[in-house]
Amino acid sequence: MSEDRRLDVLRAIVEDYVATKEPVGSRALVERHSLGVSPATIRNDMAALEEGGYIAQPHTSAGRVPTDKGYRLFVDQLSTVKPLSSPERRAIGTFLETAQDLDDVVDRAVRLIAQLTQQVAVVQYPSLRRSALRHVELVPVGSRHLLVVLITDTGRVEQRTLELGTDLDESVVARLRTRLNVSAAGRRLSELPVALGELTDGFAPTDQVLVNAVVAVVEETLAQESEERVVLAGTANLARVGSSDVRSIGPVLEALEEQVVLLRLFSEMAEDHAAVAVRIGRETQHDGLVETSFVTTGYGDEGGGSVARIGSIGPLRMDYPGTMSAVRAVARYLTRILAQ
Amino acid sequence: MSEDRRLDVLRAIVEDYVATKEPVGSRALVERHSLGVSPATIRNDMAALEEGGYIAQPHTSAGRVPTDKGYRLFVDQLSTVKPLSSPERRAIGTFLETAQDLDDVVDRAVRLIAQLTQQVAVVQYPSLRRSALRHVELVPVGSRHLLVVLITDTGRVEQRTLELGTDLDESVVARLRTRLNVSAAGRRLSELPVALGELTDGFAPTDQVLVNAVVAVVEETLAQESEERVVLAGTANLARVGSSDVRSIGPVLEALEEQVVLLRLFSEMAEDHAAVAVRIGRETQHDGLVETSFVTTGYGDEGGGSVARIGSIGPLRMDYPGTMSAVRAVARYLTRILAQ
DNA sequence: GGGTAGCACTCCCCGCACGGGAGTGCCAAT
DNA sequence: ATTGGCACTCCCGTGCGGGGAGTGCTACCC
Repeated sequence: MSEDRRLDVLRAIVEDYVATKEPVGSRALVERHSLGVSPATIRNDMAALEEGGYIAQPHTSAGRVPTDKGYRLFVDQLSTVKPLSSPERRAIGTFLETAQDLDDVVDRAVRLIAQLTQQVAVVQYPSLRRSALRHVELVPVGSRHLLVVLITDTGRVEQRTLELGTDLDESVVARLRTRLNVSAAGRRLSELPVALGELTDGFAPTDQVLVNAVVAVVEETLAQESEERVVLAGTANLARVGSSDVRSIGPVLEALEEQVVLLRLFSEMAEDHAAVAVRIGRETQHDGLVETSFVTTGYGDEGGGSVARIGSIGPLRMDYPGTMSAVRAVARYLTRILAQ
Repeated sequence: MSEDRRLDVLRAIVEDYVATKEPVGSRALVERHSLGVSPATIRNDMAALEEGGYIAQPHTSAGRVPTDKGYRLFVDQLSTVKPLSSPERRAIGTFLETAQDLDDVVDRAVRLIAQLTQQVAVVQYPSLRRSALRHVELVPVGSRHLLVVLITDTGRVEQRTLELGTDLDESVVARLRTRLNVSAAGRRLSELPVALGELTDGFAPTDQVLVNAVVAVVEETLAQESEERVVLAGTANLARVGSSDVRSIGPVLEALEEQVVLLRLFSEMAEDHAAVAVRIGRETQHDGLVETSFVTTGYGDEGGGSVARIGSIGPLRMDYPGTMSAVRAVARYLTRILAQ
């Protein structure tokens, strides 16, 4: 029993099952793929694959369906990259290039992936921690409130309102603004706390209150993990006919609404060495997502490290090669555009 | 045949149908409500209501179900306000008050409505057009780019990057910044174009290019209708068991992803004189939403006029009184908090 | 004239049995 | 190791029948 053919059989099963959405039997397999052997032989291979846990049958006397483990093997070893057509590439490029600002770019990118993969697309906003600070603006609001605005080099803007016990002194605010920008501009946000610590020097004791408050707000903002926003698109694709079980979309929608879940997955997948990371079924470690797979890749840094992630969520029986290349292509364009 | 009783019957049918999700028959009606007459009498009333188009039967020999017209009558004349419990009110208050910034408040408000109504919640971000400008900030980025940041009195921040043909002169930028804020601060965005028009006076001809470019960007930003963002929560509630037809959620999800549709509905409903506006079934004028109803109310201006809207979308057979009071309550708290 | 009781009728829905079909596992033969 | 043959299992679509809920109609009552 040839080991190679057994893997061919697994690949054929995955491909056929993805295409037909129905358990695939030995007869159909030899007909659709030129395997050069008889159904009976395939049945033997199937028995072995089932023994190994790569495929399973929904019930006795039904065809076979890949298991999580089967998909995993397929993704790791059996699938071949499926390049996008050049019109597709062009469309991605022009669609993203005509965007106005950061929000717009991100929004278009996520819609694009939803469109290309016909699945749910997810994008993580450029993280504050990893991007660099471009400018800090202090805006007095009334006499006792100060609006603190942080602008990063990815064009992201964060704001906080600060309530003060005493009236504002405009000149102090101006000095603080200048010094903040001198010591902060261009630095990675993760390095900032150190720079901020030395900032209080040179201010009169009475002004220290203000300075400390502002510094505290800046640090607090940076520390807030919750600011890692996630944006979705294409949730309607979950309800498309032929999607797994129509009733199973409830738990999925719930999972998607919990940003925490998605952020955890994003950050775990950032550890993967692979260019495109994949989580299949139970690998997602979340009950609502056991019948889905998640394909992500990083974007935002031409150096190779990445600022944030973007990806696509679909049924276990998704078109892995197609999804992976779509996600990757969009991420590349996105990175290029953000670099400007 | 008493006209009053006929309306009582309609109310009873709506209430029972909402509660049981099943067509309601004459027998069940007299048992559950003390109408004081026999099933046969009710049947006569039902025949009249059906004649009038307020109810219908899914098939011969089935109970009756309210039509769009029936729900409309119920909402307009038959329903009684259902006040929230005081623990509920308190929960809303504290939950919203502990929010950090505008994004956070809006996010919490929409989740709250999803939670309270067990339906999909929708909120429209405070519109740029109607809010007032608090501050304009100009931030040089490199020597040939200028970041324009607009801050409104609702705490919203809009940004645009401007690419210049010539190098920046910091002193001109500073003067422009000052003048912009003098002429713009506190004005409604809709009145701004006039104020901006006079701004170019007093700048050297060589600087006019810069000034005009900045003014153009500000005006363009304000003109962009697309900036009326919409945020959703509770989409998973669509898939809850007992929701209309599970297969019908596809079109609904599609409709919800098209912000245009929601924005149109929001703006149409803003014209309604009623405190809480309701669109039932086909009244939404959108195919994907024919089996849903949309309940909205304004928020954001204590004067009574409103800056934006917030609402809830659910099945035709929703708990209208409950939904209406939940939406209204959240909108009130939201308005109060934004006023600070 | 409105309300009521009785009754025949309609239609849904559920359980059940049945048969066709797809696919398997195994065995003996090559 | 591969293959053809064959018995077996199980799903699924279909047709059938009975129970039940609900209606519309008619005759009757106050």
